[in-house]
Amino acid sequence: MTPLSRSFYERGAEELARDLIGRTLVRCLPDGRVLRGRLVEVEAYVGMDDKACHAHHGKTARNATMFGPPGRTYVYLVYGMYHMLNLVCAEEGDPQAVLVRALEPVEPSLLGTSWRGPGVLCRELSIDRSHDGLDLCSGRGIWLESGTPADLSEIVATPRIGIDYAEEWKDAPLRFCLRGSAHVSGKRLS
DNA sequence: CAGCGGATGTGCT
DNA sequence: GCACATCCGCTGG
Repeated sequence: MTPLSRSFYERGAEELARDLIGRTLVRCLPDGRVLRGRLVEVEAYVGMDDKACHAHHGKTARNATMFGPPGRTYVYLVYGMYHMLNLVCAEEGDPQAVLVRALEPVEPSLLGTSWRGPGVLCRELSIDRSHDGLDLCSGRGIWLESGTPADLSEIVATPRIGIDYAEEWKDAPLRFCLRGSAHVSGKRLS
């Protein structure tokens, strides 16, 4: 399989987020092992106007990759101990990204392992700040493969997690989950 | 199930 | 200096 191309990421975060559900995220570890997960939960951060988006307060050293070209990772540390994996999208200068919140392990050998929750997921896939700005189209380290996109009827939209400070953006339905998946974080959605 | 503390980078003062 | 952060596992009721 080959990585999805740059053009896949050249659109707004909300549209991309919906299209990500069901696709495959690939993590190639330094030791050569390859981990694959099906995206079952993501959140869209839609740019400067979005009060939950890190870019809302402008460009800083931490969020700089959000302002760069699409098709790269944006990885940051939160609460002093968890890394978050985001996929930068839209056009350069328009800081939009999709947070990867949960994956369903694909490899049979990984039966029983859980990649529920953005912090746990990065820990289990050995993703940290050193991966910030990594090119998702290079086929090295982290990339996406086509997989089988979920049918629209299989996607549930809810408010995003952990952004109570975001005022009128707090309740925007920008979190997308695979309906009924046991691998989504939090309680099961019907 | 609500509440809470851990551990620290980040950005503003 | 300091308040806060796209979290999560554990505690007690």
